[in-house]
Amino acid sequence: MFSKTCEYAIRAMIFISQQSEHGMKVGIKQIAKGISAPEHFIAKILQDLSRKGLVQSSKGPNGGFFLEADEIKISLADIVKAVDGDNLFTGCALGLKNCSEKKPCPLHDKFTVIRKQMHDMLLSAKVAEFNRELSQGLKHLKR
Amino acid sequence: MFSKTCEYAIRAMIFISQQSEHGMKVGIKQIAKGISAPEHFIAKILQDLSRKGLVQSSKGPNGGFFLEADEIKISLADIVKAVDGDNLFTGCALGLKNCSEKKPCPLHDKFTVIRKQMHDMLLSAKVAEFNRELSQGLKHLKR
DNA sequence: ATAATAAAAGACAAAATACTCTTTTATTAA
DNA sequence: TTAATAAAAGAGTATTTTGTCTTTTATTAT
Repeated sequence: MFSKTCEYAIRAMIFISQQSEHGMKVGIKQIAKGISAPEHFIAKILQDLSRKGLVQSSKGPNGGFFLEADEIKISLADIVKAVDGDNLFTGCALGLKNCSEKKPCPLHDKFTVIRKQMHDMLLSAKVAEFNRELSQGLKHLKR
Repeated sequence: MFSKTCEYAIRAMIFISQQSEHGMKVGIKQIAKGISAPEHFIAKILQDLSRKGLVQSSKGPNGGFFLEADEIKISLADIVKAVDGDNLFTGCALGLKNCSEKKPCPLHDKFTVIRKQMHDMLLSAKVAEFNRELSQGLKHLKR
């Protein structure tokens, strides 16, 4: 479904959102532990997301990753698009380049429906909406 | 979503179903051309599906791949499971091994819904149901 | 200024996926 | 029984994805 990179990216963004809820910054080591991800790998991923403006970072002591006020509205769909591109939301299920309404693959119509539901679900899911449930231990990001 | 291997597998099975509708067998070359897939690669994939009993084959002149009567009821979900395993239908969206109803990831509930819709769709889609539309040029398997 | 901290960057390695090429085996028809 | 046909099998290559390690750069506090 999602690439490993994308899975880590989503988990990291949700984790940062929760940890930085009150202006705190989070270091890579904390993030890596907090979401059970390889430290250097998640570092790469976050550097990429940072360049793309989905997350902020600052170097030096007391540095780390954090979200700006308006970034809590970032959706999981935004993250997926930034990391895996939008093939999941627009591509053909059977991998046909020229698949379209006019020249559809056998699965085209049925898949378009499912795909839209998935897209809508990910668009409506915002990184910050899980903060409380995570704090209360009702949802998990490890293992 | 699906691996390339799986995309080819689904397209090949649908193609074989259509071509072998009236007891004809199809060679690998025909299949490869018919679905725009690398010949030797699709051969491997079909050998695997053949071992798993999803398609029949016979060697020698007039040989090729074909479906037995009851195999036209094979669903796309069967093919996906045979090729990619059932991670798509049962695994966690965020890649968490221990994600479950009791220890859910943030996306668990929302994703379970989508995943079931996709599973149901693929379970209800049978390889043979596209035969007519393909013959009429209303659906396509190339490019 | 200096030492400590923490992200950024770059090179590298391992594993998985995707794909190719060659040889072997089975079947059929002449 | 021989030649042609077509899948099966196996070895090998290429690319992408995933992950590691080391060095550099920026920031902060002392």
